[in-house]
Amino acid sequence: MTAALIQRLPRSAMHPAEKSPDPTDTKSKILDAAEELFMEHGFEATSLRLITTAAGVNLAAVNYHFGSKEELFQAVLTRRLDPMNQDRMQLLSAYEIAATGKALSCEKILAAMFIPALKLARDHEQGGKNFLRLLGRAYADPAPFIREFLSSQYREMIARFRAAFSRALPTIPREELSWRLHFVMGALSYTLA
Amino acid sequence: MTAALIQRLPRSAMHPAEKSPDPTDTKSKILDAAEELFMEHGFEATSLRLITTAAGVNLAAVNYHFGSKEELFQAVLTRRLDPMNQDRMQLLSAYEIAATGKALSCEKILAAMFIPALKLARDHEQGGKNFLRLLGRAYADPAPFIREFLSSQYREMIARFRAAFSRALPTIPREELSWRLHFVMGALSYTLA
DNA sequence: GCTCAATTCAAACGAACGTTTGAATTTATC
DNA sequence: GATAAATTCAAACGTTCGTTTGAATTGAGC
Repeated sequence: MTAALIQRLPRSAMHPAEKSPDPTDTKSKILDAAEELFMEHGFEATSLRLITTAAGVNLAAVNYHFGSKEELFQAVLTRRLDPMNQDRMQLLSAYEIAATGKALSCEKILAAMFIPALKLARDHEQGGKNFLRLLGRAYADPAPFIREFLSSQYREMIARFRAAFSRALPTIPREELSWRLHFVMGALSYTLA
Repeated sequence: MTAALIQRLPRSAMHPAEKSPDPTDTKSKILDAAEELFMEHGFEATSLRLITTAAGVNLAAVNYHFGSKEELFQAVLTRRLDPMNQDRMQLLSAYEIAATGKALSCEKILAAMFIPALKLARDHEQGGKNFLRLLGRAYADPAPFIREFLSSQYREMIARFRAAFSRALPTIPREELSWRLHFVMGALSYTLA
């Protein structure tokens, strides 16, 4: 574990700014194959040998480019989840600016949550739906590292939307708001998946 | 696989009629521990060594009493699912007899589906809720043997309820009925879990 | 008390897993 | 074209898994 962090890693992992979404390089081939296989069989039942064979790359490429199987899974989720959540927050900001100080309606807030998810479901021909199914599975997965990763990925966006809802519905206590928010998130994922 | 079927098995496995729900014997101790651990970590991530250690029995006891890990998982599901589905069909029959030839209302049919599930959720102090969470997880599990087993377990009950719905709502096409039925089953499991 | 089947046990099996290694190969920089 | 870093590769590592084995233990029937 500690040795893995000191060990050699690809250059791309050293720079926070990703450079190449080239769909033909090893990293993208692994991500594509892993996304499909994780969705089909789940995290535990999908071996790295299955992924690397499907991707047409060497077995060691996963640990070289991603560090571990868990980090590969997180990278699969991040690749699409991060842009989607950024879109959500950007859309929410646009609505708030357009409202010029007035409180946002619940419909607008919900629209800012749903539209980027629906866009993801329709944009990519195959990838989008597959990813949403994978996300739905990940929500129900009992593995602790998956739950912790998802909650950390959503934390900032959840906070932004909770604040927006708090302004839109000042009468509802905060605890119940975050409860309802998580419920909406879960229902959305489950329905799309 | 073939050798496992020829090999020695406990006497209880030879007789279709189960005899002893003694909660202190090895078989029950394994089922209890497996139910809790499968719910907590899922099927793939739960090892037989973890189960047998928690149950306080020898590792080989699982293969002796159940044959394999998959069959143990099916036994865990069957133990509670089978009585629940029998209750459902029995309740439906009671309603149909009480209706004396008239078509059953949708509310009655749905009640025959929900009441046994709610009873299971409340009867056992700890076991019931744990089992329903496990069942909800099993519904979402991608493992093919789990999906096939569940669909075979539900087949008879689903057929009975589809027929009842078909009499209650003659205008709706059959295909859509079974579709809605599966949806209701999934939503019920997901909500209770 | 003997017998034989049922059950439990410690130990090992082969397979598959995630990961690591060190050399070979490719790629970029001069 | 030489040098050095980045990447790929075949092979192996150690661990854990589900399963099997054969002997030891238990328990019921005579």
